[in-house]
Amino acid sequence: MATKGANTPRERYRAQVRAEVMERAWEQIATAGASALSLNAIAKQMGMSGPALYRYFASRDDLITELVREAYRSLAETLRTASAADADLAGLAHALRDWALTDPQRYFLVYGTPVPGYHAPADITAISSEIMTTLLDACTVLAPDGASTPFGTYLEGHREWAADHPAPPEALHRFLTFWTRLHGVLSLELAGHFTGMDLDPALLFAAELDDLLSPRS
Amino acid sequence: MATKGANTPRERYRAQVRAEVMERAWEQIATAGASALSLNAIAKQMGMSGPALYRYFASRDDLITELVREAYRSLAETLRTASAADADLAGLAHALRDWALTDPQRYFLVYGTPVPGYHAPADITAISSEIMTTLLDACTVLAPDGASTPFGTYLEGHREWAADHPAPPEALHRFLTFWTRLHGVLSLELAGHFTGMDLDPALLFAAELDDLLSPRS
DNA sequence: TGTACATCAGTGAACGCGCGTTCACTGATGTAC
DNA sequence: TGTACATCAGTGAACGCGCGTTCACTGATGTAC
Repeated sequence: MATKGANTPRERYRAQVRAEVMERAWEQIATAGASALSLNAIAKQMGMSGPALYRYFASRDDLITELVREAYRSLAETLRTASAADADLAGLAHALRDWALTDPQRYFLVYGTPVPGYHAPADITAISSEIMTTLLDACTVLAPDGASTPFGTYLEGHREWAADHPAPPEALHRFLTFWTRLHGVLSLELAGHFTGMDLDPALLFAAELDDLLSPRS
Repeated sequence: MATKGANTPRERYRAQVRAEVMERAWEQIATAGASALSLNAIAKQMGMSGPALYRYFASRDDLITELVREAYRSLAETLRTASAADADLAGLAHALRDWALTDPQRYFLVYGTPVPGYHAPADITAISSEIMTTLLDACTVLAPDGASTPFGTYLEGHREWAADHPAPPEALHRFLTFWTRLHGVLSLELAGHFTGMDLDPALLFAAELDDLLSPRS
């Protein structure tokens, strides 16, 4: 099979230009949002003519899909790395937060407002699963702490999405609250809904995380 | 002062056309997202020529701002109505959820991915405050339940955003968790991140709400 | 090392499109006397 | 009730724009012998 790394000079050059196109694309997205992304504008910025980019991407949609893929991959790797460095749930939470703050629009490309009708390619949903698995692992490691909740019981019968994961229902429940609560704080923070509120979102995030790590009942 | 209701037939007609434009705009947003909104397309759909709409909206941006305003107003009214009907926090939560499910893209226009550089007019942030106040009221009514958390203590010194509200720090804390947690579940649900997971988001929402209403420690 | 050929990156012109927006105008509706 | 005038909704033509994308072509880079 063809290795991913570039062997011939031409392949290396191709990879390099592709990378620069995507870099410019991220800059553009950060400045004006994903919907404003324009192939021609990127080409101009790189000192090339518009059609040149078609050597590297089949279409504008292809570029965007590639960006989404890269975003997912980046997050998956960030969490995988943290996890490999023995990070617990709290560590993963902070890795997630740091990743989101690095490039808010990249975070929104993954978890933000969806474009109606858009369906991600299969390999992207696979990366999404990997992200969830990493978090699930960390949730499973935590000692089960307390009686099972009604929702936990429900999850016992609805765990198809984690069919190949040995997490007990309590861990599944914890994963879901971990995911949704942190996303809740993060997305409102990144969208600027706390600005002018004289409130440090980092502390709210930390408070939610604390609550998550020492659940009651 | 000019009353908002239309008096003369002409004013009534104007209001009617304006309303229809916005209705079509909502349809378009629901179908293809807010960034795909086009004045000409709306005009065509109404059997009018493009420039005609400039009698009713100063520009495309003006239309969008109006839509955002309408979304905020609608949510504020929904919560106000529920509150006036003696709804408690749980009732408000369900009112919020129902409102969001009615038109996901409308929800995202309020709480979704922001357009970098866009700043809402002052009167919109005022409506946003009203929404928060309604929720804060419901949080204040609930009996304080337990020792103040470290974050609650922090909020005692950082409550500028609720300066004119008599809520104690615990209520402020509860409001923030209420807001962020429910938004977390809702936005992931509306974005389709639970599809194919064999999981009923309504139950997760209910579980989070339960937790919110009977906090520990 | 040199020559002949194939590969491929990039160009410039062109197509068609839909967009937001302006402008001068027509024709209908409302108002004043 | 009727006439004269003002208001204003809507039209059609036009402008300029930038977009995505195609195509035939040039010129540089790499490959085979």
